[in-house]
Amino acid sequence: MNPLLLTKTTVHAPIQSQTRADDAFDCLQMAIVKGDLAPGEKIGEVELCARFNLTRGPLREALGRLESRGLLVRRAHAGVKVVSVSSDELIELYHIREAMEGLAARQAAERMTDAEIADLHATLDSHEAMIKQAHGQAYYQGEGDYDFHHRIATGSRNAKLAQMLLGDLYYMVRMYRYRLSTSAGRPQKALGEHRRIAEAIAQRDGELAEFLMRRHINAARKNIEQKIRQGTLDI
Amino acid sequence: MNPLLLTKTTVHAPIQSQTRADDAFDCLQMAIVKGDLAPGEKIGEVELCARFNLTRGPLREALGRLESRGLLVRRAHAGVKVVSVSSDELIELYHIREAMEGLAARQAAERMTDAEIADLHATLDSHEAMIKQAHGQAYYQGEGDYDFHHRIATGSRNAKLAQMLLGDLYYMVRMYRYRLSTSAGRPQKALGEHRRIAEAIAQRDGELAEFLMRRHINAARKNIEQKIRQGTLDI
DNA sequence: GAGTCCTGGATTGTTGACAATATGAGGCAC
DNA sequence: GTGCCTCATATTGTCAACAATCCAGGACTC
Repeated sequence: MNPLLLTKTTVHAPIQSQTRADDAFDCLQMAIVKGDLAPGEKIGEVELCARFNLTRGPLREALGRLESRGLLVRRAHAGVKVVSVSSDELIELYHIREAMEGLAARQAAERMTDAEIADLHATLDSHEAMIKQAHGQAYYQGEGDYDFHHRIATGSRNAKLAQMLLGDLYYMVRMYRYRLSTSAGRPQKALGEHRRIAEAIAQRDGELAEFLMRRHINAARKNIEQKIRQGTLDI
Repeated sequence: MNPLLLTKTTVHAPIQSQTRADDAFDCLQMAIVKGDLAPGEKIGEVELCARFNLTRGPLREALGRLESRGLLVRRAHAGVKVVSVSSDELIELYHIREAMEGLAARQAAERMTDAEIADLHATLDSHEAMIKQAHGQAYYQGEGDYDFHHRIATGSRNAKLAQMLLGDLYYMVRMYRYRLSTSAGRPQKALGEHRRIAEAIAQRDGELAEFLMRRHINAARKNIEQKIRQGTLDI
């Protein structure tokens, strides 16, 4: 359905289209994001090799890439462990998102094609249907949200911006979203905010789109801050 | 014999302080940034091994990291070449900087210690002296500028933000700055803008610091855009 | 003469073994 | 009993050889 996202979770394709280091990178990234490898967990290379059926050469290359992206930390001769982000750092990620996605929304309003905008609206329609079907359950917040932001990022036509958002930030945020219980009512509210952003983009109003996107992410951040204060979310 | 004491102190002293892959990563990154490896240049692994005196294992790990950071592009079995950024993409980098460094300036105003702010002012004093000494030559624009922005980024106390700015964006920008002739008069103007930003930070005025930083980078971007139009800068 | 297929060569991807180092258990002195 | 040093072990860093793949040049066909 959405080929851009999450095609790797299923059984590895028999055809080896890419290199083994790439496979290892994808698998590890997914394992970290989904929580199969817990934050702070120390992992050995040989263990990982057995787990993913590969040898240490490609594995080490993948580990290097993951370290460079900030999902792992390595100490020479002392092993590698999954990065553990404090609640403060999670908040900081949202501050960064606010700045970067605001820019993405503005540029998307200026540059998205009409067809892309139509797709954006269609995406929101399908999200609305899913929310109704699931009675406001977690699905939307878990993946659908990123579907929307994904389209904005690519629609900005700013390759580096999209790379930083899709390749760096989202993975770190999703790492915590996966264990984050959705607050009731938030999905509907978020959908409304998405709708308004999409409208601003459709009207080619970059300033408004930026403003609305910033406010949208600001609201999400405050939602998380509240949960942390309440103790609902501990990291 | 007391091998423990010896190994603890002497083995650490030689140049081999870190792992070879780290060395390769640093060397390659510097070579790309300084232009020793031209953008678009295709480079072979064995050639690089000979150049940096290492074997292909650590080298490949370093290449993976560099690719993940966007300084290289690799195709399976087809070699690796230095990324070549178009002038449009360079402009996009400045848009991203505007958003991210605006945030950094705001957070720095809220979080920098008084000692750090004093250091910031001292840095600007030394920059002013250098400009006078060099009659507005390129030095300031080439490195001193990044010195200032470096301090702001770290002063934000936002680890991920600093990592993205210092680890990703600056290297790509510097890659082109190195071959960018400084326009006369711009260093002094930039210094004045830096002074005002530092003052806003000293007064703990986050909003103003963000506004001034955004305008500062906006001006730098327009300066480059003008050069591109004039044909002074071709990429 | 132009396009296509094929083959040789070179380069990359991968593997398993070897060397260097940090961690943790155990013993010794105090 | 507590703290420090020592040593063994397991883990990581590195290396050189092997296998898989792409690219360039040439011959052949249309």
